[in-house]
Amino acid sequence: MSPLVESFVRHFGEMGSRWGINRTVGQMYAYIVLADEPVNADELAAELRVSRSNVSMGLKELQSWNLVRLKHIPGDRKDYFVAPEDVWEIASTLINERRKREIDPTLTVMRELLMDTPSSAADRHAQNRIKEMYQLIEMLTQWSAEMQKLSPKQISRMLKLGAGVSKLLG
Amino acid sequence: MSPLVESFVRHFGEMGSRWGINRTVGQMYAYIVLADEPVNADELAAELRVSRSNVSMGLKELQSWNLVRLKHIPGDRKDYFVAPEDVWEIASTLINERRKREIDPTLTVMRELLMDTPSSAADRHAQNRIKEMYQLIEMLTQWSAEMQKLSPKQISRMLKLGAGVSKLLG
DNA sequence: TCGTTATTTCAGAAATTACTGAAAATTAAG
DNA sequence: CTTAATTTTCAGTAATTTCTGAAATAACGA
Repeated sequence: MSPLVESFVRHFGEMGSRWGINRTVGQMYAYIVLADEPVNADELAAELRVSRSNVSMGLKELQSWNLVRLKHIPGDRKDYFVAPEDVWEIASTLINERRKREIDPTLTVMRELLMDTPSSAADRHAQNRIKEMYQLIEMLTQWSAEMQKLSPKQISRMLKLGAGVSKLLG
Repeated sequence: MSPLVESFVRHFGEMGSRWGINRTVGQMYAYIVLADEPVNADELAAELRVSRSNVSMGLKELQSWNLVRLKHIPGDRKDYFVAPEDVWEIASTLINERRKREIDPTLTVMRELLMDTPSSAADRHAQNRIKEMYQLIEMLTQWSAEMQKLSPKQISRMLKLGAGVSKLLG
């Protein structure tokens, strides 16, 4: 692993551990993303100096997140993995998976709590706050879903426009 | 704690632990956000059944994230805490703090790696990937910064418009 | 089929993170 | 200044998460 790749991999390991992802899985993904050809499990174990079994578990996790795709190489029995070419696709996958695992269940819980009959003034206040949060999260979620229907090019254009749109709307 | 509040607090404890935040701190914040009056440390310790010292550390963390504000109550020596009234402000704070702690350092590392002279074809490929990610992250960051300058009302309007803006731009 | 190569599983060990109780420090009132 | 109330610190412990090696399973070709 070149120093350049190693720095990046190290950094993403640290960052990963601040999110739900563990250090090794973060490093594995960073390595796969930067690689210019498909990567196999033995290579990951050797380069990152972790056990083969750890790599196996990490790859399973990355696959469950749809962040890597299995790619077979003719004449080679090993499994090889690649990350999507398009960084927008990676971002999009991350957003979708986090929504599925975190946002959706949260919205469900909130929706249920909003159905309950409040049993005190404090409960009524709590429900109000939950409602505000619910509406905020739902709005952001719907916006992001709509954006994802656009092409990366279109999304770029919109984002670059930024708050400028506000003026455009008068 | 009413069943309603307890469900919410429980859920946010679980969710918090999927992000960098630990379960107890997540629960503490959920409790403070829903409370209809300022909350003190003893109340948190009692309601969440954790030690007073744990609460103290958790509150320090929430303060370092700017997610709670200290509020004194006349005639009471205890420290009381509140969360911002406006949920947009909470979201905004979360975004800003995460940017400071995670995005900015990441962009710095990437910028440095892009300055390096690649020492192989693989390195050149890696640099390209890093560049793509850099540009994507920067674009999203700038967009979010611009949006935050608008009022919550304006942001709402824009988000509700969603991809509709795309047509508007032709 | 058998033998070889590759991957997965999983119980226990190692590492990390969270939590507690006791003591120290801080704060404010008298 | 003294005392009492409150908060913080921190060393040790508990709980959780991550990682490993060994064994099991699967995949394939001869």
